[in-house]
Amino acid sequence: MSSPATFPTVLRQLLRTHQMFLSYAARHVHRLDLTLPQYDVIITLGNTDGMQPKKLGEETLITKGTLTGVIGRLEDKGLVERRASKNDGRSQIIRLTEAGRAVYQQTFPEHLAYISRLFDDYTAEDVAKLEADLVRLYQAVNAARGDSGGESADD
Amino acid sequence: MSSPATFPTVLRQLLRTHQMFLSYAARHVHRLDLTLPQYDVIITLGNTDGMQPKKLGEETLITKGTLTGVIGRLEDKGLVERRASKNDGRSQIIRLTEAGRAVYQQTFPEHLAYISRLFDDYTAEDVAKLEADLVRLYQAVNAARGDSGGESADD
DNA sequence: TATTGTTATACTCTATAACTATA
DNA sequence: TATAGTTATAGAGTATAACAATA
Repeated sequence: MSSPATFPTVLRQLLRTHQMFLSYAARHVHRLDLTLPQYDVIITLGNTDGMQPKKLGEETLITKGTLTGVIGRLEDKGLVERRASKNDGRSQIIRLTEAGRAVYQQTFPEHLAYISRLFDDYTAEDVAKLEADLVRLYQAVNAARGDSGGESADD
Repeated sequence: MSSPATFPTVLRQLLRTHQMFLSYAARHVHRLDLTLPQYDVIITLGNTDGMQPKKLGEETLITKGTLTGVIGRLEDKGLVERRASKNDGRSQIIRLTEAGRAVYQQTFPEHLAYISRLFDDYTAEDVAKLEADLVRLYQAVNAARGDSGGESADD
């Protein structure tokens, strides 16, 4: 990278865009009486036959202790269920219940429509490009995480 | 927009990238014994002579009730101070203390360096483009917020 | 009457670590 | 010993609404 002096702008912009987007997305999700992490779990499970909490945590970036609580609240709402894994006695499978699947199927299109309004002025190409940029950034962040982990540059 | 079927991917990617980035950024900030919202307030105040809580809330997207708490915790840490506004008896000015400014000046470059590692493989042009894309998205979200506010597409 | 900021409430998330049970 | 998940704890953010003081 050439001009570090420009970083404040990119960084601020990144943060602001994140926040703005999250607060926008949260508005829709809250109407469903769900929190963002809860809805995240639901849409992550949406197209699957269930998965282990471990994988669910990796996908949603929710740490295990927290995830137990999130899953519990969704269980209380009757939207997901825990089933013991047959192969591994320590393990479980979390999956949507009928009700959970119904919520997913009924609200996800709405949610997408709600989000898609943001892209009204985008061409399909714009969207594809944005996605590619996001994937790139995602991979960069992921690499940086694993990488030097978190040891700072100079301490 | 042409193909809504592609939205799940963009959307998921957007969320994942946000989360990944935030968790990456949080790692650095937590070393300062600050939370992300707290640090956000500090860098927002960093280059200014202070501002009203109202404006601070608009910049950081923290709602007023929450902001009172965040500012209070920063005040407890001696990093910001409240001063009564001279023009408006209802109003205040929040500004960094000496200590707060020191934290800002000492850590922000580090923070930028930490973030900038993500862009090691980016050219200056890539970064500029990414920023432009983020600005565009930011504006799109901002417009959508004010716009239809939050009334759903079909209820 | 509207606005700025505080307070209060109840809930959720987060990080961390200790713990149980299986492997 | 290592792994999957739970539990416990303490702190912080969130939404919401009621409230005081000022405009």
